[in-house]
Amino acid sequence: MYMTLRQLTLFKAVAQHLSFTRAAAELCLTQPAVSIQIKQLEGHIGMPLFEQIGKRIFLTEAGRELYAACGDIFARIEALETSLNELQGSIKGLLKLSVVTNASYFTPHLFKAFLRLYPDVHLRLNVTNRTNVLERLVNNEDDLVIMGQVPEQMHVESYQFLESPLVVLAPPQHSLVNQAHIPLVRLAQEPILVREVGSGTRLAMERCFAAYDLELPTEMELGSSEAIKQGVMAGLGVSVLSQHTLILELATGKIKLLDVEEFPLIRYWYVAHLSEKKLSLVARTFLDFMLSSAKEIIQKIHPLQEIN
DNA sequence: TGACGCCCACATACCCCAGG
DNA sequence: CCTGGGGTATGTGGGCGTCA
Repeated sequence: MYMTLRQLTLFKAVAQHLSFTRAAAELCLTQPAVSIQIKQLEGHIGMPLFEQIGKRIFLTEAGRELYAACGDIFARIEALETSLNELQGSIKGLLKLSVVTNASYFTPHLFKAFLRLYPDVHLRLNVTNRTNVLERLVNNEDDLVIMGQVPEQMHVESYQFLESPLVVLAPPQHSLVNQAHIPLVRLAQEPILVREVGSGTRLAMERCFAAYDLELPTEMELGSSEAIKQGVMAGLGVSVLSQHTLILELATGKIKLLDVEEFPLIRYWYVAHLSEKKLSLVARTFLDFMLSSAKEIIQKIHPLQEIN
């Protein structure tokens, strides 16, 4: 069976878009150029890879098989490129990262600084929730992941690279704003907006309240930091979030921090990978960069406001 | 409701160019 | 000169809107 990488590249694009025209546009070709290559590929294979029904095209069984094989073939080529780059000693190639949503408030600044140092690195970034990040970590889909809490039961190497102070936030007109040393017991009397079960912030709040034999009220549960912030600004209650997610709201005065005893709770951001994973040179370089420079860069861009 | 025309997407024919 | 990979021009056929 004779087929070229060129043909497989075009096939993969057509299969992804399910359109010859869009695949051609993506690859800066004309549609006939793509059609011809696919025809030749089908000739080599001896079976049609696409079937046309009306104006739409679909993968045939053979097409689906080839598409699955393409995943392996191109992943292997990517790995080959990375190892060849390593042999040359140059820091370039693909860096695949997954980041939990909350970390997206500050990670773009780190990526920008890293790419300024290593412009030949191509970053493939996936911003998603904690569950998806863990799933991608288990399936070895990324070089590194960035998250707030690394599960202890997994075989994972993790590295603290940044403090994540959890602070108590309230709307500016709230009666506790500007009060000093508010006891946790007093805070517990307020309506509190909490993140969903499984969130690292929720876990930290529960531990803090439990240490004082207090029960965390969970009537108002919201699924994201953005929803929490909107809820607090709307006057639904107070809440606890990482201070890194509040830079804009604090700067514009739409949210105030409360001086609650025991707060800020200090948690950490981690960069992590599976223990057995052999990091590429690019990934190792990024990891070193995060450990050596992240704190300084974030402090410069987002200096954290003192409470009161 | 059927005829018509337009648009979109893919196929085919033919040509050009670079490299071996 | 042959071959592979690209181009343009044009053909074909289905979807869809319009209008009598």
